[in-house]
Amino acid sequence: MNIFRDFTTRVSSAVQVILAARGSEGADLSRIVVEPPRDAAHGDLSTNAAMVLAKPLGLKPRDLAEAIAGRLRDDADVASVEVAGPGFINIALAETYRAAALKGLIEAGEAYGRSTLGAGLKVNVEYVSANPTGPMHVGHCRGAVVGDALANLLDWAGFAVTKEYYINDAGGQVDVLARSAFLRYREALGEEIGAIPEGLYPGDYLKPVGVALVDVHGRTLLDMPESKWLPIVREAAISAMMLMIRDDLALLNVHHDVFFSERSLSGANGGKIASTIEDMEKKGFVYRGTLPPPKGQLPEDWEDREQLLFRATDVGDDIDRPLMKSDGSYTYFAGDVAYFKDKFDRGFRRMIYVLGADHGGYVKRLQAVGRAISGGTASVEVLLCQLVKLYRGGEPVRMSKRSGDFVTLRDVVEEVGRDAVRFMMLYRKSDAPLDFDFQKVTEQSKDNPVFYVQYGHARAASILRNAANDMPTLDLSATALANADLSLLSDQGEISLQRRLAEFPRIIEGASEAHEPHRIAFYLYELAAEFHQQWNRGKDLPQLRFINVEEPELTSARLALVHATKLVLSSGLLVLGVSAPEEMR
RNA sequence: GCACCCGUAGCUCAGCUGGAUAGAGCGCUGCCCUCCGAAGGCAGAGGCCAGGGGUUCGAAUCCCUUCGGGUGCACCA
Repeated sequence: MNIFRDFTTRVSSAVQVILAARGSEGADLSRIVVEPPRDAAHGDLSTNAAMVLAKPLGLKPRDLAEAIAGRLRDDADVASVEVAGPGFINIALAETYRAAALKGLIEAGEAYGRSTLGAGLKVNVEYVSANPTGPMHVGHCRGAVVGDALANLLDWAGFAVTKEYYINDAGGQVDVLARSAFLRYREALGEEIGAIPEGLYPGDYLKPVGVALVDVHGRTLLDMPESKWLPIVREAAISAMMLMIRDDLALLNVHHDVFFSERSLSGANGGKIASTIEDMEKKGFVYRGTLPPPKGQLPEDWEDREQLLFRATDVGDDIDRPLMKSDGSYTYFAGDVAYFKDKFDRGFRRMIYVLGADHGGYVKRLQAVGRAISGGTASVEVLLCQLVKLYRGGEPVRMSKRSGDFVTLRDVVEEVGRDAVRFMMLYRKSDAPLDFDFQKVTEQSKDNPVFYVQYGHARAASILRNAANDMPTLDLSATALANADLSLLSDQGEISLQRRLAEFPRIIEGASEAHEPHRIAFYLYELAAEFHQQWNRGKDLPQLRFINVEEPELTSARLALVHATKLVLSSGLLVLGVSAPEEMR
């Protein structure tokens, strides 16, 4: 149940009746919004209907507002309606309606907040897609968590989501990986390899790959020319790296549905890349030519090169993009194009890419690809995640690219825990840079939002446990609580908690439409704050406590509220991929 | 030189796709509690929403522009 949606419908039909009476149908009702009023004193709901419709109808906003308000007053679920300010219509809900909404929430249970907004439309969310050349480092965390939470969010909003990882297993970097692994192979055979040469991957994580190669191939690779051993070693190294990466992702509770290999796009007769380029050629998007040099400072080694180009400027990009290098081989970008075509052929019409901020230059060309291949029937949306700066007790953590001197994803998760990493990565807009302090995120205090929200859930669980203990005759099942006399909830704090709970479906829809999972994190924080606040009021005013042994009916109603709060906290945390503990340790 | 992102309280940040008197947490100030149901509670001060122009009933939010910060910019991946 979504009370905002419900009342958008009611307001719209009230408006339609008025319009029909005036003989002016056909006005645009889509801009009507029903939302929580800024100030709680204004009631439960507020709508701008009169203000957005007054002008096209040639009416004064307040006059129209009065007319709409008049009709809404006839609604049995409405306690009072007032027109305020420039033409806002403020609605206070009837006690019975509010009680019914809470009852509906409890009955919906874990489904509360789920929406049919997406109508089962297939959405592809691609995220992480780190090169398979080593373990994941901390820089990958944010994209992984944001992508994963966004995918969950879209799922809640009713889309059919596929979580996808693009394995860059085709470029020069995997050859470098193979050579690095080969060195470790020789090392495993007892050879003294000395310092790792410049340009190869130095990390120890390749040692087990070397050992495994010895197990399978013995010394036989040594006798082969590089052209023979390289594909063998490369294959082994890539699969070892991908296993490692999957383990790292699992530590963060990130699981993809599809791992898509870049290499699978080439293959016999050029494979998917060739056929995709052919397809684009038919549509007139491909030509041979040279690119103009970049404006500003000219690269020293600039030379004109004729190559196969994608006419991206026809579909919104700033410059045409190369599909083939001057030596006739395909560019990395050509793979991207074919990969998009593959997604399109698999029936996706919405592609979302979660990328690091350093890929900002990639957005326009991806969207150009989308337009060219789908003819405008598919959308490409890119979510850029800004960088994460690491701190320890306020001091920046220094990292360099040199061997072993970077913080891995595993380091971070093992030190502060999966929940803290996930929540903190989501407790910020993704287009804002993020400071991550190892010490602060493990603090158990109100200052730490992860703890604060999880504690809210644990506290709710604790209250229900205590109730079962103190009042053993009370039925605490969801069914029983849903059927309690919820109109007994009349305290201001209880009412505002109910209002907050009622917002959840709306927050899910808004966050998923905007691709902003952080809104869930902030919402949960506010919900937890409101809940803790109500709990605290019971300290000074014992009659406000959730458990009141003398008054079983009131207690049942309040426990229904606690149950509902616990439910929503748990669902919200589930979307974020953060656990909802029954007790804090 | 061009493109994209950002600029909101002393600090770190929200601001629900254009709504009412711009919010929260730290920090600061002042009370309360530290025996109740577990990691404190309540209140207060603090703002030219970077500057300027525009769009309209209405702008932190949309458009233009200036300034300041970040990122990226031919065949690498």
